[in-house]
Amino acid sequence: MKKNQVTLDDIAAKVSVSKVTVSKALRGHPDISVETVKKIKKAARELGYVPNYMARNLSSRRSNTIGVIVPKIAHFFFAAVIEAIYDAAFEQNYEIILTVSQENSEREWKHIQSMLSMRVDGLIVSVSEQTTDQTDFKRVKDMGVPLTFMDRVPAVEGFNTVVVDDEGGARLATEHAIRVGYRKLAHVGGYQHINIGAARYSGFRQVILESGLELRPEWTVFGGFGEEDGYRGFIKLMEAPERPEFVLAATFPVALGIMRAAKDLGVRIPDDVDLIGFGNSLVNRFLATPLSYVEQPAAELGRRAFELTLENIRQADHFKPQHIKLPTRLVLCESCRGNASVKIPADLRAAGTAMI
Amino acid sequence: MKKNQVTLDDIAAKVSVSKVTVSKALRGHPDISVETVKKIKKAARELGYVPNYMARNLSSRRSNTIGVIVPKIAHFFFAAVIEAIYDAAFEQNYEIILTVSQENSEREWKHIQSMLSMRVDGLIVSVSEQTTDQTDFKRVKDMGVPLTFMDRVPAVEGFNTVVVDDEGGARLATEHAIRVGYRKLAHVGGYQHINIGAARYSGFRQVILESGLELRPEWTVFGGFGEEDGYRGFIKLMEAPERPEFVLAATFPVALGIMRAAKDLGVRIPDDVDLIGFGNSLVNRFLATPLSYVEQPAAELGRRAFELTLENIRQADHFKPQHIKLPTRLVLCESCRGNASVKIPADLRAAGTAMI
DNA sequence: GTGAAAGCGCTAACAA
DNA sequence: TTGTTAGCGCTTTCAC
Repeated sequence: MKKNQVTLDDIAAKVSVSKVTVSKALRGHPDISVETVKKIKKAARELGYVPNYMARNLSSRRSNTIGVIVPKIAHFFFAAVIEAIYDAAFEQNYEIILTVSQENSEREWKHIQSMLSMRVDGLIVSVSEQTTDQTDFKRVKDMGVPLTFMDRVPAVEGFNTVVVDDEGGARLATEHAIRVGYRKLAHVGGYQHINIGAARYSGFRQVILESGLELRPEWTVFGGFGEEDGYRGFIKLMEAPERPEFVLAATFPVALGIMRAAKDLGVRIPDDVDLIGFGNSLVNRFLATPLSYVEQPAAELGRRAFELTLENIRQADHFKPQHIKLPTRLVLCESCRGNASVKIPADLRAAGTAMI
Repeated sequence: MKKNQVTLDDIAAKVSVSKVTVSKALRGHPDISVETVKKIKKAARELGYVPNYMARNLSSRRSNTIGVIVPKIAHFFFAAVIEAIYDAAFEQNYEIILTVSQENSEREWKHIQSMLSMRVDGLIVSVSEQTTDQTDFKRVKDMGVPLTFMDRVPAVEGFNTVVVDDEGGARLATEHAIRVGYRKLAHVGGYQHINIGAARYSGFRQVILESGLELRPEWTVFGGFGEEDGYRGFIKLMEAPERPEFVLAATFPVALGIMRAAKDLGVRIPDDVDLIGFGNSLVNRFLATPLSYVEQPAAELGRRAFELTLENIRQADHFKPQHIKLPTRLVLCESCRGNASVKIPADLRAAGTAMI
């Protein structure tokens, strides 16, 4: 049973001052004398006072809270991003309201509305696979709530964005494959209506064309970002009349799916086909065949998204949308050739951003 | 810049009814006629009305929100638990406020206070490694806020608990080792002041003693629940005058640490030493040596914790603390012997609770 | 079926 | 340095 709460009035009565004095004292307002502050804080402690943020926020019209929505939590990449956001928020004394769309755009919008109703001061959004409609986000803009898209950004103007240089990353991987001597390159890509899917394919495509190689349609298959998509994609790839020598996978889960499919089909990686993916997990080095990958700076992504949103909140009126693109690099492991001297760099072995 | 919000009054003015009528209509109160409801909803949509939960909650004294605190997010077990909590909450139209202690008890208490200040209707807590003081939780009880401990529970009476049968799980694994023929059994255990650490060790210990085997101190090392702890623990184990034949690891990360240490020391698993751990990850089957493990029903843990908390909230006055213990089972993979006919069961291969 | 009055617990602006 | 007055936007009673 909810006990009746201790309020400012209770403290005020006990110390024989006014409610306002108590309010100011408790918030460290410079108005109040050191002595009264001490008395008030003592009384508050004795009474077991717990401030009521609902009341505080209602009256101050600020919540000190930032809303976050991601497609998934149980995925090392997002978990790492989220943890970084929480850390950054904690340092700044901000609260985070985290919601999960489960890759469902309806659920996404419902959660965003909830967070708006909670009067979050700002919003960090990584859109679901399904999200194609942007009118929802314009509504957020109309309410004057700062919004930052992170990693997965839709095609809308006028919002902050923090992304990884996916195109550049895909280029790095593809260029490496060509440098090592491959000519038959394939891509198991993600959804093309989402920036990360499109950018990764685009980088792949550019390098192929620049190198005068063929961009064979049967060697580029598209789907989602999950393990199943990788599994299906690879099987489709292997049905092509001629087998590719190298595959660029859209995500780490997709790469795992490819590994599973390869095993089921009796295709050896990297002996028969080389593989490079996007993103890392701390377990990578424990895999039967550690995956070569384009490194995604998950923790930095989360931190920068938070900081940018906060900046936007603080500057409010005169703030122009900013766009941050984080550089990537290629980390070569056993799933691809040409990795003889590289292996897993020592500083990545202990990388704390990914998840076990 | 935050635009001035649309309020109930604005809608009321537009439809020429009172604020109260609008409030009721929007909440589906049966008082209002179907026709007025329709008009009001239309007006609300047109004006872009977004309810203000701060105000709503302040006046209704309920927040429809449950607070959750976990030690970590970027860890497949907690990520899976959290995702299940979110799903359960979504179905019941509840919001979740998630916070992360980062295994720090100060941070834990700060977050709990925040959530109390936000006037969450209930709390789900998985304590940090550091947490030893329980007076904090008694304060929560004094406020009359229902609290459920989940997985990691401290030694306090009077709260709901939802845990996995850790002792039973450890027994299963240890009994298996003995059945297979081992006599020299070791344990790399977690903190003994935390229930999961103590219960897992206890199950191990019981079986050893019941079987008339020796419980050798140099074969039981204790530390935290992370990969590093496993690494250090195994090295310590290998320094013993006689090597054990079998190791029970306290967690999945600990088991990974053991694998890494074994590799560094040139000890082969399972040829030289057998290994069984606690908890699973979807990547397990991709590991060089898939880990045998005691299965932890992470998703069910999260769901049950939510449901129990909700029940407690709804019953309020006449609710007695409940204790739920979820059964475990042993899943045998390549990291231990006696797994010939078992392998990874088909239904676990596609298990959706763990994380890639 | 509808509405007027009162108040949730707090903060902001201004007086004293 | 302290206190008074007025809300914040909503729900709750209770009267009409």
